[in-house]
Amino acid sequence: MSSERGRPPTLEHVARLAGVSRATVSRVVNGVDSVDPELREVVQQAIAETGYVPNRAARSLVTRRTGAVALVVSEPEHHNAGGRFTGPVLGDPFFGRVVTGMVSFLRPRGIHPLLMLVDSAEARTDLLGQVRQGEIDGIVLVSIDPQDPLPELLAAAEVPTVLFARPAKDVPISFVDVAHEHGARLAAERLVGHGCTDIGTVSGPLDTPAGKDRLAGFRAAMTAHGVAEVPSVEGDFTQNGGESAMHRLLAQRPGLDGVFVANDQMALGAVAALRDAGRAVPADVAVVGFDDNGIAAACHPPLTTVRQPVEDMAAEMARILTDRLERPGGPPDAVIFQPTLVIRESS
Amino acid sequence: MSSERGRPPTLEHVARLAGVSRATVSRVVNGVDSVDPELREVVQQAIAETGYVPNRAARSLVTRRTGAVALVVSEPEHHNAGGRFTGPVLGDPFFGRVVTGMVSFLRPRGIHPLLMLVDSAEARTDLLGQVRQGEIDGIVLVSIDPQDPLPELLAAAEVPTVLFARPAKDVPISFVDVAHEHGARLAAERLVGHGCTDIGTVSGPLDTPAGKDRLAGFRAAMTAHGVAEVPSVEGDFTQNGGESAMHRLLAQRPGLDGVFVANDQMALGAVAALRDAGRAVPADVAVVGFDDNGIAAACHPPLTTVRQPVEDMAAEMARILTDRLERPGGPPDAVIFQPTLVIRESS
DNA sequence: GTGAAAGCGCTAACAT
DNA sequence: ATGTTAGCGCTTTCAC
Repeated sequence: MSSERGRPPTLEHVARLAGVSRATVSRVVNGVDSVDPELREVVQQAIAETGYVPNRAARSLVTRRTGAVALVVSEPEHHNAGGRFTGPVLGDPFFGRVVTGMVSFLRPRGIHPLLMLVDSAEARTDLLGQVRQGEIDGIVLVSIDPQDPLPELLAAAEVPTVLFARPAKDVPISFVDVAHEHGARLAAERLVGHGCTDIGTVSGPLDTPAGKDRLAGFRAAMTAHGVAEVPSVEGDFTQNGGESAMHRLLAQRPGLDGVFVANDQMALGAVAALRDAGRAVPADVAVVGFDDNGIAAACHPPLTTVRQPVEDMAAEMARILTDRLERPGGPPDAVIFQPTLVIRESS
Repeated sequence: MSSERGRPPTLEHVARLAGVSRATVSRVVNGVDSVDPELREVVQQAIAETGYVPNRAARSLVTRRTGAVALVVSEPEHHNAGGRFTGPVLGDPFFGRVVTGMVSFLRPRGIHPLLMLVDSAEARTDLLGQVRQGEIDGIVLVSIDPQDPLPELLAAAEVPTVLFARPAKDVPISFVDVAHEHGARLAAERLVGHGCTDIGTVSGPLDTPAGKDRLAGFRAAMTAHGVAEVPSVEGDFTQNGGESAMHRLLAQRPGLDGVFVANDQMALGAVAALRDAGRAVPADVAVVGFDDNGIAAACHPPLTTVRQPVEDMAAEMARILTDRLERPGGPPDAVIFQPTLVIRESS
């Protein structure tokens, strides 16, 4: 009972046991078909017997591919001393949903994502370095800031990358997104169906695709319902931002009885503002959010909201990425998911 | 302008440029001090000039270490078809805080955590396999279920592991935790300081250390304040569980004017139950939660709660782990963090 | 269809 | 203090 653990079996061991060369075992392991079925059988037997598992380091040393993909979260710097403040993406249950979705696709294929946070120019450089070094084959990118240069950098460096949400600038890069306009229409319909007659909206930042598209979709839907002018104020996707935006909207439209808030975070703030102003939700004013990000169900009143199928979207990102790693090239993919309306109590 | 990217520089290139052997360059790169300062200078120059970065695969092929650590989240199976339902850990902002903390320590050291979810016996086996194969050097483990066999398995396999929170069973394994009793005392003091005279508690599951210790600490503190008997009902750390527990507590103690709820999730449910019963928070009954998990600040009323310094704890986990990887052996570490009371509006 | 042999880039004895 | 050398485990021509 020495402390020696015994090295794991190698190709060599398997080859010897099967009475063939390493090359043949390698072929079997990698599913090359030019192997005699009988021999293949023997080899597989030997593999099972030894419990052989390929050594990744050795393999990637020669193939120059690791098979590794990274989940990179790019957030603007938090300007805090130790880098220990949890940012908007990581602080939201959204992040866990992305992870869940990715893993649901990746794990069955034996691949585990590397986790990387990028919040500075230095971190960006490091990331590119990793890629150049072949430590990472591809990237699933969650980027929150429309000014973020990372998507462009990655695209320019031809790093296989899939983005969550359409890029703010027109970068040739694959992405997955929800049909924002359609989601906004769902919200509009809920509000008018609910009987609201004085409807407004708190939009997201208009320099983001999500902000723009949700607003546009909402307006279009309201127009279709005969309301040409929809009062709107721009928010910043944060709870505080939503609260102050709601106050402004209320000042502008005291008679408001229904509001579409472009994300749940802001919707929470909006509800607070409404409460503050003495308006009950949904009795006095109905509110619909967007995202269904986890707190939507936990808050009071539970939020009626437009749900992004984040897990499915993340799984699709992983699928697209692995697909591109297998056969590179071709134009970027763009797949759009349909959101659904989740009815709770706020409208 | 061919499509060839040109291979990254190797030790060989640097060596040639510096006019030394690969071994010397290797020494410089790895910080071995038996290198002539002048030569070292020359080599570093060459490294900078070539933009050399060590190839991990090659390195770990010979060292039999990858330098990789995994963040593994072990959740009981979700019993859902596609494995695409976000579980309790991943669905909570807590997860992002753990990641933030780990990364704050790891990234400056050039290491990126691998993300692995373990929710089945099969996934457990795979994980052990990865470790045996040397794909992972160490593990930061977040395990939610007191019955989870993973901590024991890892300890038995002598895999360097650091656990978030003290293990339910007495496994010889390093961990990081909060001083639950102390936190509970903070809560008790807040409640009595607030003037509450009929105080109860919704505890966590009593088969978990956190559940037990928070209850024990709370009772001890109340005893110190002359209250020998504290009414308590056991919850399950979920929002719904907290809601029903609160209802039971209320039935048992109609005059209740203060309650310590053993985590924020349950506190949310408790507030709902209170509201349901027509009691205003904090006017009629004051409530204190535990964790400060993100929704605590966002809900209404914002929750006064005992904050776990999760980011710091996670960073410490990473520190302990890397430390053990460098010099293995020795008894398990256990480091306990002091929680703090965050006063908001619920008490 | 199968085997022999040459490396992938690095570290770690061992020499010097 | 530095260089030489022998692999780490695997894939991949190239012969057969």
